[in-house]
Amino acid sequence: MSPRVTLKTIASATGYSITTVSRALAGYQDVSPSTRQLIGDTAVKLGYFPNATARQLQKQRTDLIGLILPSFGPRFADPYFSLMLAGIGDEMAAHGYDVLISSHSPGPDELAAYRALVEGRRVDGTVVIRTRLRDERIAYLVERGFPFVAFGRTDDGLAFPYIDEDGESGTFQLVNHLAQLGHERIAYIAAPQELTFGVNRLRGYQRAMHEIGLSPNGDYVAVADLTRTGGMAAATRLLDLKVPPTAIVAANDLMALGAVTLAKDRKMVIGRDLSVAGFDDIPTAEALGLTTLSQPIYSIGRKLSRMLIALIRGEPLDEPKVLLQPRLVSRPSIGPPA
Amino acid sequence: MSPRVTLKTIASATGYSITTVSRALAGYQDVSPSTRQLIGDTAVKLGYFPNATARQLQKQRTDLIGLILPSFGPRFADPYFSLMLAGIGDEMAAHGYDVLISSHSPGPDELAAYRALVEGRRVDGTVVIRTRLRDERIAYLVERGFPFVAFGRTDDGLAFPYIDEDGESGTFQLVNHLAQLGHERIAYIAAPQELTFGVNRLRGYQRAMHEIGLSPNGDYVAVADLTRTGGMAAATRLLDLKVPPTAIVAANDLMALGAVTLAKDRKMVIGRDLSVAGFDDIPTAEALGLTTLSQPIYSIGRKLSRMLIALIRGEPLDEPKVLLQPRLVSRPSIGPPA
DNA sequence: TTGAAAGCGCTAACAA
DNA sequence: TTGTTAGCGCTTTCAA
Repeated sequence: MSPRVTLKTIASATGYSITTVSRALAGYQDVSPSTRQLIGDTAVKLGYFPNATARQLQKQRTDLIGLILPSFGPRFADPYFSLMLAGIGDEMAAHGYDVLISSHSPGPDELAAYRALVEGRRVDGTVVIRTRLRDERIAYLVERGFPFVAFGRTDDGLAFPYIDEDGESGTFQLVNHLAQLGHERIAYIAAPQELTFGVNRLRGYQRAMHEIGLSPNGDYVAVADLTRTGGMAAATRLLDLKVPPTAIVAANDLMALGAVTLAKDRKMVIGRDLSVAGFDDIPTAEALGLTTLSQPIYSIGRKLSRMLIALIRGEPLDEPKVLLQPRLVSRPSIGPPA
Repeated sequence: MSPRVTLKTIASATGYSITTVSRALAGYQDVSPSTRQLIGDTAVKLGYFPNATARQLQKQRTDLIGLILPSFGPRFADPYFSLMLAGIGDEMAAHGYDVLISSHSPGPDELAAYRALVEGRRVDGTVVIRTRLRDERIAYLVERGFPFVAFGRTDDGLAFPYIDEDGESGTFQLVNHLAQLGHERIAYIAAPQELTFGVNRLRGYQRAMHEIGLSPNGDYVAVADLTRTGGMAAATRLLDLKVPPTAIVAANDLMALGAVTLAKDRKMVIGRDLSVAGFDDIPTAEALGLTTLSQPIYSIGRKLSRMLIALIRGEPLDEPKVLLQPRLVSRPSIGPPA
């Protein structure tokens, strides 16, 4: 890299002090037009760019917001995260913020990553996604009074700004829809139960089964890890039951797709021999004709960003707690039982 | 936020100077054990965390690498980017780096984003993905001598470290494979021709058609924008030809999936009425049984990161230019012509 | 073993 | 209109 051009460089080139140069470049009015002109020209000629770090140190803000994502693996790329990231990235960019991504596997390491971000003042605010019932990340952020928004609620009584979708009511609706098609043996592939949405969606299933009066068969609930592979394993167990289900609802699309793959491997025709539905409406769901509960992840990312920016600026939020209703999107993956 | 705990806080709490506190915490050996103990304990008790910005300013490095991504839209999330990001994020995290994401639409805005990152010393290095034949981003980075690696080559004679896949040879192979299955009317959905890989892959198609002796029908090449929607539009045009193709090869999986969707809409059976193949091997390709050329995007992301870290550290690269051979993965989406 | 002083590059309060 | 001084929080000579 060529030698750095700093304010000092311009100062000695023009004969003015560093302060004047700084003010001229910042467009302050208390600099004479001719000086401003000269300094501006020199800055351009020398290719001056302000050092972001120095400015951050002085201004006490980084124009960066943090996002801690789970470590992925070679074949794993949940469109859920990509869409969320796309929404956040686009909206933040529109407001002059960049996004700092830190990969960490859940666990103590993850909380440490939050601490480093917050205490080290590496970012101005952060977005927490996939909240847990008892979420130590949120407990920490609340306690520290650090600006953040979450996608999802918690179950520990903490007050904080969030957007969430009503997974219970959505799933309730979906299961009812299947029942109306004639299904009685409806199984469910649940998300890990430490995740808030995992519990909510499962509750929707259970409540629906109960209200419909279908026998609450414990065997019909399998918990899996939100991946396609996990969905395949869960579906295997469900379809191997002596009395297999005629419909499988999964807590997210990826697991539903796993069930679809497995059923196809077994030469079943989806929507006829087995009905399958998911949750999220990732792009592949449409491509594969998967019935699902649609939530506008991209827009949620944008809205979360707008909320966070307001928080950072110290503005009040007009709606600090948002609960969205997912929309049932019916596609060929479901039909009446055979 | 509670009042910041800095070195100064600890200094006055313990009675030592800021310098000594700094050295004790950094684990220097020229601090007496008892002092180090006291300072360490106090730091823990007070919840001290070093201010990242201040450290950056002093050390002249940010432990951050930059990634400028195209602005996405609501329904757009190319798994290609997610996988790349996952690979980069994971490998960088393993080496103590975080990733700064900046969203920008291609154009002057994008180059300005690079400038801001580089000249403002916001990051220690950067990764350029989806190179173009004449790539002003790369020209700029080379000229500035800023540490970077690229996924893809350029056509302007510049020397820089990269990883690329041999899209020409891969596509050549694939088209030959289709010809061996008996196809003669093979169409191609090309990527934008300012992208290096777009040109390479198209060349593979053209060379294969030529060597096989199949008539080089200009109508059989459609250019689209790498999205599923773009693929659908291109496929529409191709299938509406008086003499429609029996096979369609697309420059990426997303466009191939678009062709699949369209063909299904027209009640064609993929692999029988129409053969379709893509490039990339994104997760959905497997789920949908799409024949494709597989490139290990996640691992490439990791390897790119290792190269970049070496560059940042000033270590020599043992292999600055890597060309990978994509692997043909045959799945049910292709078959002999009807 | 410890501390004073300087400096990373910038902004801002205050003087002149 | 311009410059001096101080300081953001840290690291690093250099001297004691």
